[in-house]
Amino acid sequence: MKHVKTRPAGRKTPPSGTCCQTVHEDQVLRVREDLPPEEILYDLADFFKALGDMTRVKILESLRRGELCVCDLAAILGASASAVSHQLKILRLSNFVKVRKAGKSAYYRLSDSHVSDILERGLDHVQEDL
Amino acid sequence: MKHVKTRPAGRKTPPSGTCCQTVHEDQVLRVREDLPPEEILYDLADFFKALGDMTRVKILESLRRGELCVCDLAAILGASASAVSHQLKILRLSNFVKVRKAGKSAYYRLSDSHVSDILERGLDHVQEDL
DNA sequence: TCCATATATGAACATATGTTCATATATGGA
DNA sequence: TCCATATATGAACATATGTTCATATATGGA
Repeated sequence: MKHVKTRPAGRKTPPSGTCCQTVHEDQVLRVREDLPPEEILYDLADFFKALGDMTRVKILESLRRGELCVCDLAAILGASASAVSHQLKILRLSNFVKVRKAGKSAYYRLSDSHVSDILERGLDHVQEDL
Repeated sequence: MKHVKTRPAGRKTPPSGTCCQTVHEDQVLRVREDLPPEEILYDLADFFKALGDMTRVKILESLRRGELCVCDLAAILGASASAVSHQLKILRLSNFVKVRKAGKSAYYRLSDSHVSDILERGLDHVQEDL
């Protein structure tokens, strides 16, 4: 995951005839005006995308319980230190986590309580439907 | 996006020597016990993944402002009705939106206020860092 | 200075994902 | 019954993404 302003997949050809005819013009215009600016929406999608991976979710949920070094995380996830390190880099660049280096180890922690809140909220949502 | 319990990308070979030696056993065990069950974490990642795409974010943000048909959405996004329909299917299967069919049109709306809340929360987070 | 260990990172590659295009399906009207 | 329009959906394909492997870098100890 490059995680630096990605472009969508799909083909390269530009969107052809966009759509149909029965468009409710008033509503379309209203929503178009009311929608947050393109860039904000881009950041929003990127924000959620960073949370949308099993490994990263596990890392974040682990860090909610306290500071941990790469080794610990690898052990907890049952993953290679390399895989964890790659994902930590993404989380670092997205400002989800911070590092503290001590000796040969690197201790990671959540950046702020905001992240923890969103995870909590997501967990509630996911669990309530069951 | 298949969005039905996906498996990670990566190679097929099983994870080799997982990690290092300086593991803080106590913490690792504690976190391991405290972590939500695997399946819940899977759902959580999937939940965020569904929100992690520009087109879907635009659709959801549009629907926060009221019910809209596929045509309207295509017009608002400047995308093809087909692309929108494909993404709406994903959102439907993930229970983010509901449909109401009337005549030849299909009117979509957010499933519940929960979704709207999460989007709001995400927006706050994304905007505050600027 | 030489080693071992903890992390970080680039390349390769198997998969996952999103859009376009071609069709199928459904509905209302003539 | 025949058509046009709105959606839905499968296949193809260009990209994006995550893991493994091979190395590079940093640090502490002998």
